[in-house]
Amino acid sequence: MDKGQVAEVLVNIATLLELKGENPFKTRAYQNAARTIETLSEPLDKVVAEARLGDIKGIGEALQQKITELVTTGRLQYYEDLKAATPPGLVAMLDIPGLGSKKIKALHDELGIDTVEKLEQACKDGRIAGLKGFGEKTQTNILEGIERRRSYASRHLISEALPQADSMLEALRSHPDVVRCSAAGSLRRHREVIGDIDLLASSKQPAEVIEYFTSQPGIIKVLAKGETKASVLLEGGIQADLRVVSDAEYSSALLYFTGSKEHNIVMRQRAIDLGLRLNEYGLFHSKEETRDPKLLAKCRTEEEIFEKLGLHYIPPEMREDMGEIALAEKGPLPRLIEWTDLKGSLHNHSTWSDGHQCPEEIAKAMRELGLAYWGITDHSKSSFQANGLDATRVRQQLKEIAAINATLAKEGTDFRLLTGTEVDILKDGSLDFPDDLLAELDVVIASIHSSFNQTEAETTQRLIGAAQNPYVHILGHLTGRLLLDREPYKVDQRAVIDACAETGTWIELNAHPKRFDLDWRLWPYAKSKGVKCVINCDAHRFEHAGFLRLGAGIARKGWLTREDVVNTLPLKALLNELGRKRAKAR
DNA sequence: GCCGTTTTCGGCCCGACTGTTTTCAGTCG
Repeated sequence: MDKGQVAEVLVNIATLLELKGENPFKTRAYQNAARTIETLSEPLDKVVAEARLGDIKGIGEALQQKITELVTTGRLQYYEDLKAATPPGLVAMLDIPGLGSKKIKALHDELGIDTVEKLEQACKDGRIAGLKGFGEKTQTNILEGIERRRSYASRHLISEALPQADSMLEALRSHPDVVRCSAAGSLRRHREVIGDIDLLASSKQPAEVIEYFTSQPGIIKVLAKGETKASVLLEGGIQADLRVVSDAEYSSALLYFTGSKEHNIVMRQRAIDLGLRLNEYGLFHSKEETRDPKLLAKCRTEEEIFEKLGLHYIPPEMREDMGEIALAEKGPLPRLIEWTDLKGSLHNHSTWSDGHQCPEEIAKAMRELGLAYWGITDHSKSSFQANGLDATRVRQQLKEIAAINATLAKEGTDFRLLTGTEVDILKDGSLDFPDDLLAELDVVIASIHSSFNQTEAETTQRLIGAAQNPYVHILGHLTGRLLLDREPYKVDQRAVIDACAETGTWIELNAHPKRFDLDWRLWPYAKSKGVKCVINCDAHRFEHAGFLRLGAGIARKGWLTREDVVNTLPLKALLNELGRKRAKAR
């Protein structure tokens, strides 16, 4: 078993233990271990073989044994026994809002309920309300929760949530009692997929702000409403939570609600280690020192809180407990890429294959956006479903683009279209076009669009082979995943990254919000190997140029700077870089 | 289940809201 699989088993064990009513700290120990294993920088089997698991913080005697069993035999008896003892329906019930392990256990013990279907029936029969600790309201809420889950997905793409959050924030900003407001949570951290929208506001009149918020248009249902916080369900099924604090508390609340949970735990622990206490209301002297905890200092901004904790500022996108706190202790963090650093996208489509506008229209629109260049890289012939081009049509397209560029030059603009292709990596690992054709193009992206069911070794070798071709500049959407839609195909991403490092091949950060592929979690590794990133829109229509902004957000999560991303270069420097790999091959 | 300058037991981040019960447990983030 690899890291990901071991981590998954550990997380599942934590869930099963929770349902069993185990000590919550025990379940957390499994969750922590899962995270640690997943983000391990070296191969897990190597660590196991060299008996170094025990050196890892958070992995003691019991977890060493279990992980070793998983890695060496591919299964774990303890896990199998737990699974056998727990009806799978109980795990599914955890997804219903308001139901946690304790209530689910009570439902199971008292009424023998072990599926969502039985739970729904019991609610309709009115059998839930009589249970100890339950009531009419709980019964109704459970029923509504089940129905709501049926009609709405519980996870949402960031591209869906951002516009909704922006309009809510705009409304809040216009309210006279709101001093400051911001998105927080996973949205502010720019996670690729979010559960809900977290908003924070400061005000002297929290109740009025809450009242105003819950009466906004576009709200289907007010789920909860108190003095300082409220939850609403928006049209489209995204939940939005607003928290209102005093302005003095705003920066600590923003820090706290931006999270992640794991990042916050480390931050709080850091405060404790310094004899302080950090919560959403501020940074205080420790409880132990004074009976009445006193504010250490008024921190008007997040920067000041980081400073008081001996840390340099950590941008929200990095707050994932991936080592950023240790980095911020040593010195200022690198200046992360800004979307305005980007000069164009190298991977895009036109009406020649499955895009919606022709190269001439695209050139006009992208020039008006203020970009410096735009790659036209239509599909190759094997992607027949996308109207892929054969060699003859590619050469026709070359002429068309040359003519467009000639006109642009005559008009005195520096904007240029770049010629190119998104060439298919075929099932046997060969490319869909011969080298001599690829050599005529400015930009060559190689991507997999077929045979997703090959073994990990086969797919990995396919991608490594493409990277070794001297005419391939970029590997496109490395894992083929479609977020919330299609799982990635099996591939050893680190092995492919290593091959890109050796061959001087760039890797795409596909900025389509369903892709964001290569995943942000892998970019620090790629960067450490010296592999360059290209943030590409994979645009099929004008509006997709906006993906540059989303892609930059993901690149920031991957700790990338302007220097790590090739399409921050001006045109001349970019063309120079594009020639580098080919020159080396000659 | 992990950890240890509080070191083999007793902690482990912590506060708001809901629904229940009537002072608090459970859930959530």
